[in-house]
Amino acid sequence: MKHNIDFSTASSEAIIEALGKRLDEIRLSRNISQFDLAREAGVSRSTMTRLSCGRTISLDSFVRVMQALRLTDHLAALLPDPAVRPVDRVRIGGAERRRARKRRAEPSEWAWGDEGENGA
Amino acid sequence: MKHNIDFSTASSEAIIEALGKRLDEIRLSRNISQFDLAREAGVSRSTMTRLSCGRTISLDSFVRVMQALRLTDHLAALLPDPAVRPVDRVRIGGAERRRARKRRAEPSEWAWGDEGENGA
DNA sequence: TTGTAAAGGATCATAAGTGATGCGTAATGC
DNA sequence: GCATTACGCATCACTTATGATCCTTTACAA
Repeated sequence: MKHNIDFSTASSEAIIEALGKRLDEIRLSRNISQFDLAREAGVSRSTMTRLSCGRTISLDSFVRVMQALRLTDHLAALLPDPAVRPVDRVRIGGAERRRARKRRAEPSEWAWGDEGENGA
Repeated sequence: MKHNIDFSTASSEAIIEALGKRLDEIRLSRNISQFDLAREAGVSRSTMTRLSCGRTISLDSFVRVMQALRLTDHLAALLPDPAVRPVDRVRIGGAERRRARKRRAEPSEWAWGDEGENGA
């Protein structure tokens, strides 16, 4: 309950660091060493350390660690089913969309809020 | 709504594929092209395609896409605070643990089979 | 049906993550 | 205090992801 950053505004680096710390807290609360957790997850201790330290790793390694910590159910909860957001499903025709279609007029049409950013 | 795999037993590859598909569904439900989403996320379209196709990408790229889709709050919900699991916090002395300590005897001690370590 | 562009796939040079190893430090148990 | 060892850090060879660019297919709106 110390490093509770604001995930809504934090940078990807900050988020990854927060995720790493949280995972580390969980690991420690269960008194599992990086070595053992790494072995269970199928990654190296180096990768475990990198995750703990907030450095980015591959999504695959991340998922493996989540699995090793028995947190896969949380991974499932990570992504909401589009169906539960009716407002997003308003399809022009109502059919299942397989491709996005845009009247390449103005990029700001589908309003991402307001940021016209590009590379940060 | 169709590919609802069991995150508890699925392989990391299957999980990543599921995550990719789900993210793609969300993207399409909002009628956003891979190109535009990639641009917003700060990654290349190649990476976006790989994610959609279920191939692994870096955790950093993944988080960026989540941010672009305004799903960071779900990322926060991804990791439970250890404090909410009292059973996991039973520290030998009660202090804050900074390192795991194990009587490197048998790895099966802390039971990953069914984690009945602390007798709940 | 037709025009358009969204998306998949392949390639390639570059960037980045991975695992193994060694080492110094410090947390923790005794 | 003392022994143990978890952990952070650095390096290095290897593997993999990334981004740019190409081409091809096809969803979809007009």
